[in-house]
Amino acid sequence: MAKGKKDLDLSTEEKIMEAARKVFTEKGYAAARTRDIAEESGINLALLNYYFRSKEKLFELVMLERVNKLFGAIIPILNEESSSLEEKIEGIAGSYIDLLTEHPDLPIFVLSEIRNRPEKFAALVNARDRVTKSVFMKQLIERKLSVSPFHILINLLGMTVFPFVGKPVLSKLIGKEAEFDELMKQRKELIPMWIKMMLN
Amino acid sequence: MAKGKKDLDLSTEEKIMEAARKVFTEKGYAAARTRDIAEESGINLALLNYYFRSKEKLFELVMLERVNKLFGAIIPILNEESSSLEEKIEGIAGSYIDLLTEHPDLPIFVLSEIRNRPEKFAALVNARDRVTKSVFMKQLIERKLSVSPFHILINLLGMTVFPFVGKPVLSKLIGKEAEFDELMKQRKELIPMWIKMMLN
DNA sequence: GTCTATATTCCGATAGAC
DNA sequence: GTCTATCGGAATATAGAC
Repeated sequence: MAKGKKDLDLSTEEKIMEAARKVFTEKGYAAARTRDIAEESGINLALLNYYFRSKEKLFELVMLERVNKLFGAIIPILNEESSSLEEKIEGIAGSYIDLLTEHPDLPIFVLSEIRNRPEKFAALVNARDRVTKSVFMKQLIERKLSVSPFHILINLLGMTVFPFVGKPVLSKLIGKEAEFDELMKQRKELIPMWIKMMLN
Repeated sequence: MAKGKKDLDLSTEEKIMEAARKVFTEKGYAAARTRDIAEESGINLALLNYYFRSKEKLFELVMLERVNKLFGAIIPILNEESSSLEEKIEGIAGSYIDLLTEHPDLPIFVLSEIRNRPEKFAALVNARDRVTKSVFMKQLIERKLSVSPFHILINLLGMTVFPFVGKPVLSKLIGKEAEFDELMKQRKELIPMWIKMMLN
């Protein structure tokens, strides 16, 4: 079974899903073995196929969950009708940093699996219109910036998400894990401040 | 020689390395098959082992190259003695955007392989002192910022590198490939401008 | 539903002819 | 040095007893 978590009241199916989330996210699809998942969940290898039919099908379920988790943290904020542009920026930076502090390897997992099989998973994140036609983008356009609104979106995501993508390298530069987390906590207020400077 | 080029005068060993660079970088170590590499290089599978002994050894050579390419573009600039802080910022943004426009999947490849096997590859990028004690960091500290200099470094790298890490998703939002490249070209001048704003 | 044992496929590596 | 053919192990998936 998993690390801190208990498997006390989980159904067998849930135990397998829980283990699959962990193993796939840590190692990626290709390097993950169904035996790892079976062992991690404390059940037998045959049961994995009994419940999920194949490694591929199990992975698709996990991937769908992870994509929704990663993009579900931002899309609703982008489309809020009543909040200001500044409030949205604060909301995105804050909720993303909270989410990624808890799940640091979420972005690199999702992005690298999409890169590995774009034909299969790029459609999952078919957020084209939900982003480009979002309230957030409309509000950015209203500001009559001298640059494309995409630059602002890229900067917001880059400053927020990149430190977690680069964490395996950056945390070595910075020193202790706790210091990394402290810096990220500071960024919840700093990033909105910096982005607002770019709006003038 | 890269994509457009032909393999005309390449030695067998170079043809295999060339194919290995391509296949490993595109699919990652675990998903790459030595048969893919052999086919891509137009030679036989046995020759791969004849020249490189194993998949693992071949991968180590490729990984070393890629890490040096990725970090070699920034470390020397960080340690220039004679250039100003502003010039270093322009140099890093400019040379990184040029490099990554040509090799967009370099960062996600390197970062995800380091994450997969930190015990093996984290040492490769043992740039701790070369970064934290760099001229660039000293120059940042001299500015007496109200925030940690690491924030500035993270912002510079985040705004520069993240768009390429997120390219599989971002390019779908933006539209055509050419528009993505045009935005990146603009960022060579925009990023230094934004970073300089953060120094005040 | 759950297990053990086994079938099947795939892949890295090698033997041996040329 | 280069090839064809094959070995041997590893990993996914299934059969069948309980």
